[in-house]
Amino acid sequence: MGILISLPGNKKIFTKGEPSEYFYKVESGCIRTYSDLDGDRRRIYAFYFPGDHFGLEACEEHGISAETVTSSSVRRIEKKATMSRAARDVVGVNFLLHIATTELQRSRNHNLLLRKGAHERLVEFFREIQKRNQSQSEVDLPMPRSDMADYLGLTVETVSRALTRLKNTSTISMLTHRRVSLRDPIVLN
Amino acid sequence: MGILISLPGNKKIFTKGEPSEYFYKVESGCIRTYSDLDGDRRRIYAFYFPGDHFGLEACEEHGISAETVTSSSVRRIEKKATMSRAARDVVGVNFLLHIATTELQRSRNHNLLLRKGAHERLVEFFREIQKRNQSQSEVDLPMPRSDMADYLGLTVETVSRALTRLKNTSTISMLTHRRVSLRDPIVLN
DNA sequence: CGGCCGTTTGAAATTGTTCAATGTACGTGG
DNA sequence: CCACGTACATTGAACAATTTCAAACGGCCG
Repeated sequence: MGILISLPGNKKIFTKGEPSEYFYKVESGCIRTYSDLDGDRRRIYAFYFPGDHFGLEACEEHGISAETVTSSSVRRIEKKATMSRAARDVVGVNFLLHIATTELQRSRNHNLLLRKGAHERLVEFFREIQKRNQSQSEVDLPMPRSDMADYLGLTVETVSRALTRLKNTSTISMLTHRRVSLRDPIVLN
Repeated sequence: MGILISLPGNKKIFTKGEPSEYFYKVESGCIRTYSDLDGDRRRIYAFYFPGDHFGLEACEEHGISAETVTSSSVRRIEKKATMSRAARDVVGVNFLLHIATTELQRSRNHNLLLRKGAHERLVEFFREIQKRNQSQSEVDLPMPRSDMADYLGLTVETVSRALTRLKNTSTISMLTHRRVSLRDPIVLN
């Protein structure tokens, strides 16, 4: 179902305003959705990992933009075809509704995250990635600090400082800049 | 479609964890959705006004809670029936998907709002309510300051201070505690 | 080896929070 | 109809967190 597309890192998939003819499923790599706002730095809404769907909107145009973080492959799915299939079959309805409400749930969690302190945001972010990649205590971060900052609603500096503090309190340890190990269970100082 | 239910103010409609058999359409009044988290004050996800739908989730259980702000009437709609209707008709699919993605879009806007300064949050909040009640420059606020604070990710005190500052810069004027008039176009100091 | 991008660190400035107190509106009962 | 109580709203001062601006550090590629 749908064709497979391979992309290098930092490659646009769709942009705000484009017709939303398709939505996508991540097969490998990592995708981010975002908005560029008023000269400021961009805001990242979400990261997507293998198995996740993204880009589904009822509207004729995409309201946000999406691009790869690292080199990735995505399956491109026709919205129209999927919707008419849904009109014949409860399973199809469930499929669409499930994608939409999963997205909604994630967005709500993100909302909650945005009202916490910097340290808590970081830890929750790591936990989330850890969960979604069903990995063990080691978490691999495909994105640069600036992406984390734009997702977490912080500045790069604050992210960096929060990280070093989490290291010092040995809540986490950094194997490389892109790989952390979480202490289980996490206890904030 | 669905039965009409009249409710007094501050009345629970559904609670996190309850089976999500129904979703709702606001006929009159104002509804809020929220989560109570860890002893802290609650977080409000959204306010709903006449014409809005709320409470639709793919999951079997509600992930959040909803209650009236003021006395309201809501139409209760059976999720199951609506979904099987969708499985026969593209219009039905569109209906469901539209509700879900409208909600998603609102949640994304809320995300953006949460990353701005206190004054901007207030102004955007007023603008939003103004738009959704297709009213003129006067906006009526059905909810107390604490609800605004819980929605905006601020403390009541900050909301109050931001309000008086907006008054002093004559960006807004307060007719009563529950009614503001917006200067058009809004210019932040 | 040098340059560059991403990351970290420091100090001052800003913004929002906390705690504590005062003010104000509204409904109830006398 | 007024006095009072309660819940909601505003204000102030000290405090905490995050941002900003500036600079140094580090790894990686040509």
